[in-house]
Amino acid sequence: MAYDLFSRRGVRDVGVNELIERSGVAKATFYRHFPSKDSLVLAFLEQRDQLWTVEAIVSQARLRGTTPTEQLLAIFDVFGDWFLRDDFEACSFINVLLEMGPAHPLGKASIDYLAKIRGHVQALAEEAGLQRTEEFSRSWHILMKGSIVSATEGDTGAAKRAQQMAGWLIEHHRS
Amino acid sequence: MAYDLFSRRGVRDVGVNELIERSGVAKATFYRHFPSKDSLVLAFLEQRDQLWTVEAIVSQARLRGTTPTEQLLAIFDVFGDWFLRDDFEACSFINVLLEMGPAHPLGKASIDYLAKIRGHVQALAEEAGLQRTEEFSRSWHILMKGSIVSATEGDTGAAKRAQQMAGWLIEHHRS
DNA sequence: CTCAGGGGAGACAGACCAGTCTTACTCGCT
DNA sequence: AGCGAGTAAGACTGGTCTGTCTCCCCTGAG
Repeated sequence: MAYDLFSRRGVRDVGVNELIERSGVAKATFYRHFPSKDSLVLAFLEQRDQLWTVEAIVSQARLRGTTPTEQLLAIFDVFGDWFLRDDFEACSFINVLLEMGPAHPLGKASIDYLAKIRGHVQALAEEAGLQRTEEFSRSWHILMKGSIVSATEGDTGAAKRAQQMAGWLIEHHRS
Repeated sequence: MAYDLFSRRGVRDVGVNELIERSGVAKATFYRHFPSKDSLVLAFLEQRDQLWTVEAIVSQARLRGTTPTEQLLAIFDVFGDWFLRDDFEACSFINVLLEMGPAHPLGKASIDYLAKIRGHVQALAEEAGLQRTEEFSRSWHILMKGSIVSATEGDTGAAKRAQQMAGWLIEHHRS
């Protein structure tokens, strides 16, 4: 409910009035569960981490590949399918970070969740036996975020392009 | 005036009241020059294209390199210096695109200006004699945008990492 | 000097926002 | 039956926003 509204239209564009009206809950009830709108957004980001990062991206990528290297590259196969969806909504963590700024509590939380994404990538890189996995995951993340922005611009082939560069990056971190 | 406020704090966060107060102009005068706030934002984006894309990035990169290939890679040297500035404000085109969405007129305008950036990259790629420059510029742009988001997260080394992948990309488009 | 027009200052309209509070009702427990 | 907790509905507060309108002054042309 709130998850769909926030992920599709952005946390700043959806107000508390609309949320409670659509969910059929009273305003006082909402504020009994969440002390402020920001705390609901924090809960949304947490849910986003679970539903999107973990279940939609990482788990899917692990299913699509057999070796860790294949699983890493499969991230961009999942991205390719995701970019083609008509309800493609970009990355909520990037959106919130750029909307609120890195100094805002919600921006800081988004930075933390983005770091968690890098953690998943780094774990796969370790499994693949790559070198300097911290550096690797940061470079890899550049490709992920860049391709997402490109997809928002309308470039549906961004995933393939990022995947190609990702292949070179893996090669470079093998030795 | 409006340029600094919009680029540092985002077009949504700066209201018309604040703009006219800071510039000392009357509200009626402002609305005689611009029929709406959005039209002022459009003028800001146009100015951003000139001051940032052309003068701060492309011209600087051309100055720093002697060959077209060096000039391409110098883009990320310029980025590296830019990321370290304390008034680093990310890319207004990406910000507006993600804030307003690709369907909004301001989002569409941002997409156009981002395409202009790819045009500059493609021109340099042509001068460098690279192959398939359209594809090249799209991949290159992924690195630019991804590194900007990473810098917003606080990764000041994002430019170096993007530059390394950019080198592989040039190599791949030589033949 | 006269007068028209532009601009500064700011009130105002109408719509939103987050968050508080009141009222009325329902349900479960004793 | 009676009572208390929880909730829906929504009024309300105080603030924000974009955009319009009024008032008044100042300046420059004839």
